[in-house]
Amino acid sequence: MKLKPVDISKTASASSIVFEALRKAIVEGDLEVGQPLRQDDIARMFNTSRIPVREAISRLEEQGLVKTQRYRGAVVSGLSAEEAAEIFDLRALIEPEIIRRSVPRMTAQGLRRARGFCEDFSNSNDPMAWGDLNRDFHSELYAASGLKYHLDVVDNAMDRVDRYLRAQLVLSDGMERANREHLGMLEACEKRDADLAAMRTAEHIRGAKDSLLEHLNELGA
Amino acid sequence: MKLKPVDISKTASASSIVFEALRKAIVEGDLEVGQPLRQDDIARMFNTSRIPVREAISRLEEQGLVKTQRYRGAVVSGLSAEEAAEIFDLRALIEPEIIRRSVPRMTAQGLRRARGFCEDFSNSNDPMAWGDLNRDFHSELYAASGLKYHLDVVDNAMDRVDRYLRAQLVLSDGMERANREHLGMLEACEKRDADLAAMRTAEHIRGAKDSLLEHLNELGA
DNA sequence: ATATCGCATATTGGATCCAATGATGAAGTG
DNA sequence: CACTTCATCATTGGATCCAATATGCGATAT
Repeated sequence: MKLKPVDISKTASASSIVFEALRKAIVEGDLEVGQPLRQDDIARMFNTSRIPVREAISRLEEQGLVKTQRYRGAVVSGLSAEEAAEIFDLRALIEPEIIRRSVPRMTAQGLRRARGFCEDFSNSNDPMAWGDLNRDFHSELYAASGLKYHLDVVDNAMDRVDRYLRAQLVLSDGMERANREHLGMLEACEKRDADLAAMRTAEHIRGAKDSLLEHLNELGA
Repeated sequence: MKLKPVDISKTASASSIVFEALRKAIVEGDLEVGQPLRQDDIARMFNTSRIPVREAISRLEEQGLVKTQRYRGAVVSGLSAEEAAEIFDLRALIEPEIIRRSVPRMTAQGLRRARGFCEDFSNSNDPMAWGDLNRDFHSELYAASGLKYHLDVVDNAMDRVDRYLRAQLVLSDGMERANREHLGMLEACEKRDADLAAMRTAEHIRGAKDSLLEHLNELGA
């Protein structure tokens, strides 16, 4: 007989399930910035005790997604415009380097997958899906680099600004522009021009940052 | 009456005390790579129950300092030479940018403090102190940038390679060379030449990486 | 009327207890 | 003698319970 091997030791514990669920809810903006996370409520929602919830919350804090004060609990942490801008700057520094190292190692399959995400992204009418497809596209282009630590750092950076990213995509020409720039990145990868891909990635991220800051200023003013 | 205000809500909880102690012990190499962390033992050492220990361990895992397997506990996680090299590459990408943005904002006091760390570093005969002074020096030069998120990322990267850094300093000409390069960085900052400071920082980090890999290959061969 | 104090309640941090799982080793079987 | 089996123990994951602290509201004094 032949069985598909599954590492059963990696089955999720209660605390990691709670962690992932909370992380997703925070990143995608389902939980408002500043909203307190009540351990009891969350424990009831997941039918567990507060212990796994507390472990999940301490992990979220380590990721910077919540802030806790002793005996006062945790709240979803937000970002000022300056902090968001700083994170975009870091992305604009790292991601071009990742893609540069990724291009020579990309396979035809990988490029096809990336093109698929890109097309899904441009065809989708569901604003909720845009954020995911955007990240899938970026991740696919970066994956071949094999730079695990860089990818971890970028993932956390994306998590932190994810809600701003989504906001930016629904703004005016956000979608259209993102799609155009994605095609440019993809084209450079397909031509195996690593430097061009890096440059376009940098411009893509800086462009998103500028457009975001502009709109935030409008709202603030 | 006049009292010095102290924010008592920030007094450390048991779990954060345990977390910091374990983090320091792992980073500085007091705990061997692969060594299991027994919750009971640690709890006894700190005179607490296992609950704070478990929260500390889950935070360490989120930082990548330990790996846990369900029902099998946590072990101190190590790095292959490739992984260490990747982290040095990331540092070589980020830290020059930090120092470039820091230089124009450095104060005379900050530069004096940096020079102090640099001198302490070169005068110290205690290999245990070198790692700390090295980090103090770097941190001081970066602090004026105000780039909090970048600094977080770099701090984690330094934590991950700290034991390699220490190993590299005690090697052959590690100390002498680090000291020479530190003086070069400092000089560039004092001249307010941000680009030069960035370039020297990049070279410093790449040099440390190369020297480290060379010695690791020697040992491995 | 307002400010302050004090008590009741909500919530978190930590301790203790129980259940589930992995490791170990001794006994049995071919 | 090797190999399996199974019972025991060590260790972790989670639940429940208790203590410490914050918060909110009402009584009281000025």
